[in-house]
Amino acid sequence: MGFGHCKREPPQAEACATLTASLGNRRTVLIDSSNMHFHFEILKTDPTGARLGRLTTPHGVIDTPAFMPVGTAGTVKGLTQQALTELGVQILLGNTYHLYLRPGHERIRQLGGLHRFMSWPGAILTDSGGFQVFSLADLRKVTDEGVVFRSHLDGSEHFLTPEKSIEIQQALGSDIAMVFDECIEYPADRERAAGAVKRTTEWARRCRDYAFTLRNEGRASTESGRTNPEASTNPGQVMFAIVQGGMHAGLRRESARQLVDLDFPGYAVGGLAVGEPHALSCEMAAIATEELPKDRPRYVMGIGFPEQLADYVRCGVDMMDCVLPTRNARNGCLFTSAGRVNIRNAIYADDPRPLDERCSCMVCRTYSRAYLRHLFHANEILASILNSHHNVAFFLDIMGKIRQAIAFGELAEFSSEFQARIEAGEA
RNA sequence: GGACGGGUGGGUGAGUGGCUAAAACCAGCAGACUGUAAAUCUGCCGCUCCUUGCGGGCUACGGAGGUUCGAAUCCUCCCCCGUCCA
Repeated sequence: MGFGHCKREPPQAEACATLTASLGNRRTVLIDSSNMHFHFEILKTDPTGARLGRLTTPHGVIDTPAFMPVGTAGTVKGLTQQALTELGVQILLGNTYHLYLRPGHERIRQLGGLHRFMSWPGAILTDSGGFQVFSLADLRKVTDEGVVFRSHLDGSEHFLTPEKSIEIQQALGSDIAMVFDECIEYPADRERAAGAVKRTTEWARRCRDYAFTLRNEGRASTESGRTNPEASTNPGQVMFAIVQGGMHAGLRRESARQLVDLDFPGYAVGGLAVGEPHALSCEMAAIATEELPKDRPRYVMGIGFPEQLADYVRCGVDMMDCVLPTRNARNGCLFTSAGRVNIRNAIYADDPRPLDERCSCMVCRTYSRAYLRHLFHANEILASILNSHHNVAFFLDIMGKIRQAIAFGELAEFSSEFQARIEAGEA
């Protein structure tokens, strides 16, 4: 199977038929015996450590390794839910902090949860607000109890704790909730990173315990026939823990072990891609996954550039998310099979060719570079829409190819071929 | 014909003697963007030379002259634009 074209198979039809023949080691794992809605199946493990899998959630199946577009405020900026479905998106992100501030998690709970609120039938993973501990550094204060944020919207103060984060995520009713963690800056010395590990483990324990408490309260009220206004809008929700540890290998191991002891249905590696070299980032991801149970999904948070995705997959990573395809799209940076294209540039003003001749997405089938450049310069809304559409399609396409490559044992070649083309810069 | 107001770099438009190759914004050119405070941010944006430096030279605030050590800024005349009066 070559990689010279950008065609995407329909999400579900992919994988199966052609793959099952070569799958000797498939097995299904019920991760949480009390939760029949969620399980993870590894279809094949590659010699590199890459895994081809299938994650079943209350809102559909996710082919892994998967890329999850980020929809912070209940929308993947620039793309309608219909477009996401047509692109084959199976899972996307939402954000606890942002949705809590606006429109408010209780409002979303009343409206039936985030899926219904935003009319998204697929799966949702909610980030806990942990990343905002890092990105809103100027607007917050961290203590062992939690984090005081000053709202970036109106300056008001809000106290986010592990418990509060879980309460919000239950109201949102995401399929996968993340523990509230402390994501630290790079570089960070050992002492600082160790502090974040300790705090993150403790917060993970509190998140887990509080989720149990809420679940039991929900059951009790259901059995007594009362309606519980606090009830989760998604009884099938599971929770993933997040490995921290900065760029310190020992701390990464320690963090992973501590979290594994707490027994989560899935694990993430956080605190990466915060300014460190890519190789170091991969090293940390690899060290963390070594410590994680093989039968649970692994998620590297906030990753990455197109050419880096396969590197993480080879570390045994099953899920990734990144703001890059949508944010960069809005800023005119488009990812193509020949490398990055800054569609603002003057050289595209008279260029009638499609953005990426190897891509078969709607944008590349329909519009010229000259038109895309015009839209961007004219500040037209359609620029964001089309650019986002292509970039997300491009990321999903890479993931599809990575999955195929694992299935056919070609992941190593895939990576090098992809790199070679990027380096050749055939724009 | 008269009275005011005004003509500033691609555009809008600050600047009323030196700190001004000239604010700011826009346009233009390029770069950045990794669990989204991002349709954002950063740099460049008269010409030219080189040893690319908070470097040199030249040109520039309608035109021509003048005052001054020094003028976009003050004076004289001229040209053009706007408003009003005849």
